[in-house]
Amino acid sequence: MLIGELAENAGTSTRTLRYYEEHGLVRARRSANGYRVYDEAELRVVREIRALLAVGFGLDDIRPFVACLRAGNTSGHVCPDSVAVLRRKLAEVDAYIDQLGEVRQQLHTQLMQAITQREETCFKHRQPER
Amino acid sequence: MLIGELAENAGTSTRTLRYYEEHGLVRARRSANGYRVYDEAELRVVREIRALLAVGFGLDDIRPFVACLRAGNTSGHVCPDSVAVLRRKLAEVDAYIDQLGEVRQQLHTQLMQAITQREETCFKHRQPER
DNA sequence: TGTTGCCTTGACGTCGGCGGCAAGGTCTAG
DNA sequence: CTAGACCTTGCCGCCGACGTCAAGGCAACA
Repeated sequence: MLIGELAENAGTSTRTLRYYEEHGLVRARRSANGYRVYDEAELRVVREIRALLAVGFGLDDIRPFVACLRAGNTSGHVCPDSVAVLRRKLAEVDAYIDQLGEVRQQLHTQLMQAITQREETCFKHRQPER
Repeated sequence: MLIGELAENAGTSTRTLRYYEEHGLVRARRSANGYRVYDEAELRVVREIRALLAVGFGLDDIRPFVACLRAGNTSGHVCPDSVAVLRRKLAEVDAYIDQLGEVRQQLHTQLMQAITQREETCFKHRQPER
């Protein structure tokens, strides 16, 4: 499989695949002419990477998952390092959700105050007219 | 008030204040020697900016709030444009919270599956020993 | 043989909110 | 007079996951 095909199959770009390789996530042999050649297994790897990125992981976090896949596991999640990252990320997400909840509350309050205040101002302006 | 004092009072840096000015958020007169001179009101402006940034607003979103303050309002939130931004941000935050909730669920599921799978594998390996 | 379409490396651009440094002017206290 | 503590403008660096050229090599087909 050449880089263009892999990109197509994985739903991404060739630039992206080279980027992953540059960062040690994806591997390729080279054919005689210097072209990158991928085996089938890399497709799973790339899909794993994409899935994890979509969930908010950084490339560094993803490395253990790829290693886990390469170690022969059906899933990249089952190795200790992967599980550790999963735990950490879950905690991070929980914390972030809480934080966002507070922000939401704050925004809501400010919005209500603003509306209330606007109505009061409007009221004051209307009073003298009557 | 010179830039250093304002920075100190607002709990930020001079670099930051120049940045805000560069982006049309903060205003300053110039003294004879070319130094920026701020009036008291700018302190409120800067604090408003900082507060909104902390909640996740971008500088562009903040502009209407500053304009609202400059228009003589006690709060930067009461003007229509500000309220519109508040509404939009609230909606964005809500959407993001939902999204993060899904991510959380996904992470949780994956974590559970990984742990379960690991236990099964462990079990399989132990069986032949007995 | 020329054109099209793949591939290669290299390197700069993006977004946002600044940090930090350089080179220089200004003001004040000793 | 000079040190040091302000101030000025200008510009590069940062983070992350790529996008987007640029300049060139290789392959295949008419």
